[in-house]
Amino acid sequence: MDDDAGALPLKEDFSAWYNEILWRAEIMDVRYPVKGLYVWYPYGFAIRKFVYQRLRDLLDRDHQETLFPLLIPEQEFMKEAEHIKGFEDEVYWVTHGGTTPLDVKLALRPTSETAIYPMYALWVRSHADLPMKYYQIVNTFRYETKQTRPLIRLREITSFKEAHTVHATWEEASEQVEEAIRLYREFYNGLCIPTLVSKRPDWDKFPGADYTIAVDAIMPNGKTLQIGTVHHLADHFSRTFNITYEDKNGEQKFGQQTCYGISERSIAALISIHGDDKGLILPPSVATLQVVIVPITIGKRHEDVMTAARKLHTELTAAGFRVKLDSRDMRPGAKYYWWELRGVPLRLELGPRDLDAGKVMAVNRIGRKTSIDLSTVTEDVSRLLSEITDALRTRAEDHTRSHLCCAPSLDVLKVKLDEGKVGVVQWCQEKRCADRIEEHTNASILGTDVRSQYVPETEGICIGCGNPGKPTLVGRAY
RNA sequence: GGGGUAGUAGGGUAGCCUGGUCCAUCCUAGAGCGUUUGGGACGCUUUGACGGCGGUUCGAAUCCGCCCUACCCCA
Repeated sequence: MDDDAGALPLKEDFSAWYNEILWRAEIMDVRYPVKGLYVWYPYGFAIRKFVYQRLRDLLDRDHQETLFPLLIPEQEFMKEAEHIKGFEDEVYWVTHGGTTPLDVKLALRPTSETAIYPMYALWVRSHADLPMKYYQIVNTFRYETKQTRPLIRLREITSFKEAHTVHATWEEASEQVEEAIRLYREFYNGLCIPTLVSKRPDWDKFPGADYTIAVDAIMPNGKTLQIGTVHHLADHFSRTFNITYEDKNGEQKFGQQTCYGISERSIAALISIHGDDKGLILPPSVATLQVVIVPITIGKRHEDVMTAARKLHTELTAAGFRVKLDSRDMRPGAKYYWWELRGVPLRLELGPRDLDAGKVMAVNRIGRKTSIDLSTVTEDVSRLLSEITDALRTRAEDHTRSHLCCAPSLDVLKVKLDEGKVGVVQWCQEKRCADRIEEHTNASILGTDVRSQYVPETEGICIGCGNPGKPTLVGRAY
């Protein structure tokens, strides 16, 4: 090897790999001169667009998209006591209009409850208005004090998808929580990202919620990343913001609410979980380009090959694939590396030899080569792309399964966590034991009521105190 | 929350302690020309920088102050 200069850091050095791939694959430029704010490159933005379109498609089944303002007046923001406590250290305030101090400070939304609910109070009139299910995709601002990290811990979350629903009863809201979880699972399944769903402990729930269900993914280094949350708000906010409806008997009642959201952490997980030492690997469903055609042009056959490549491009585009014909004046090998870094799932190599045989060489991003007939190329490409999807899903599931470890004691748990695993333990749900577990292992209780095909629903005794416990996830979280 | 290290061209570095020719070097960077082309081609020409603001000085990448940003480690 005299030339490995183009290589990425190995993925096992995850932090370095992650930082490097973001700019090498042109996802984000981290050089914007404000802490915690980053710039999307067009290529990364296109990935974001496809990912969010999938989420929109899912939500649009029975939600409606809307848009609320970025600025929230101080008195609205300050209405819900618990909510304030949870966010007050992280809020950016607009205090001036030009040089004039504002009479009423305006908060840049760290989340939108207090922007949305005053309007819900106006909109919700009768039981016939319920359930109300709206969502918006917006940027939010949080003055993070911990170390910021692109796509993972940001001061401007550029794409927070948040849904806010109102229901007549607590039970209906509760059912909506379950519906949201199903929806998120379907979303992440489409991205081939395995998820762990659990109920956050009380001290870690959303400020102002009855309870919080969270969706976590296991990153390559074994740390967990929260990639979605669903909150049952009960009537905490509706009492504060006076969201009432008239029921069938003519009585005024408070609405029961839920809210749930996903941020660009979904894209951090997508990149991290599927990528390898060569670069990104994008599942076909969200790949900016699903197929790249690399013509192998030599001497006199140049025009023949280019003509055939253009025809192939037209044919595949007409069939609905996102295809690019790479006709740049570069050596074919350089193009291979280029597109591998950018995660294009399928490459078609077309040269004179293939052309004579009526074939084209298909190479998938995981390294499998097959020669396919030009006459059946549309069906074959479709088949190969779904093979890639299946392979990515299986691989990611294997990773998740192999990183979950049952731990019967605190010491075993610590060892497993240090090995980069996520622990499944029994816990009695007392704060005192949680503190012991967290202190002993330098990790966090992620949650109970684990809904995962990877975690058995066993009964056992708490590893902190020996009393009856419930299966609980413990991990080192981002 | 606490601590540490760093910022020089597209990327990577040297120079800084001890201020001094308009300032070096490497590359997969950019621009241009030519020869090439089944896994990162080669040759030649060329462009371009001292994180920001202020101070000291005849003179600052270098010394002083403040700020910004990044990365790493430990609660």
